[in-house]
Amino acid sequence: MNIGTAAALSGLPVKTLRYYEEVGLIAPARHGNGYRDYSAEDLDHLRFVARARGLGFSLDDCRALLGLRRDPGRASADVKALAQARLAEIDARRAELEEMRAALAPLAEACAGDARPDCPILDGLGAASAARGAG
Amino acid sequence: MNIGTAAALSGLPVKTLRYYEEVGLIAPARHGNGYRDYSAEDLDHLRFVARARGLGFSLDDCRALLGLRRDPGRASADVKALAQARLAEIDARRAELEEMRAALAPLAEACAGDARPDCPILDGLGAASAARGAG
DNA sequence: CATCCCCCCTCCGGCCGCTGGAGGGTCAAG
DNA sequence: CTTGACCCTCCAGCGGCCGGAGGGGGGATG
Repeated sequence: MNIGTAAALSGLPVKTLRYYEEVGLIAPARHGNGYRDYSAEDLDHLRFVARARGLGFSLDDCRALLGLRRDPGRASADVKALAQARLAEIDARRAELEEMRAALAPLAEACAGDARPDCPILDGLGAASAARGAG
Repeated sequence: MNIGTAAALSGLPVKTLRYYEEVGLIAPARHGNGYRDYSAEDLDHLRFVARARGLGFSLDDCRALLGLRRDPGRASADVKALAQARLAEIDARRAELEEMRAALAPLAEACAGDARPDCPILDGLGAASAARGAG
């Protein structure tokens, strides 16, 4: 099938499919006219990658996952290691976001949000330790 | 003060300070020899930006925040709007990560993680709807 | 046969926020 | 006068695409 069809069926943009080929992730055959010819297996790979990307795996991870999937002699431990590394990233990022939220939300709440210039948000950003010092 | 001092005092890398100048965020004066000369006010701006970046604000947001901070006639509503937009981003990203976690964690848990090839993670990525279909 | 239009191709540049490195100038100390 | 730390500019690259220029392929229509 042509790239447009593969894109539609995988839910990925055409540009992304070309990019995946460029970086050696999923390389379809070619028709005589130079058009990419995605096989059912290629489409399966695309969907696999689309889902892995949806879980936040990097393209490098996706490459590794595709390789493991292809390899009947794989150890599930290798797959699990990738998944756990990804989970660790997710948790690290979640913690970062929690910290941001914890710092920003009270400032936003304290801000009147009217026409006056007084603003706890700007104050908070201007001197992070001032709140403690003023206590 | 020279860029190295400003970097040390702001906690930002030297390269970042040069970058901030390049994109018109914080432009220090220059000594006769071409060296950047950061004033106390520049340093204050740097620290402000460093904190805003720490909360995940984009450089564009930082530019806007600096502008508001500089402007005595500002409305706190404008600052609050930026903060709330940022909070919305944080929450959106948090939700995404939660979804990823919710999808990935059970797969990882179900995976034996041994030398055998059987792997629920690969299965899950290979056919997201299979679990429902098999129920 | 020519025209239309959609799809496909390659290649280049840009996005964000830096980071690394090449290649060179400046300055204080020994 | 040399050393070494610091500073300068400019260019390239990271990840993961996206937009667009400029051109070819292919089927329907006149």
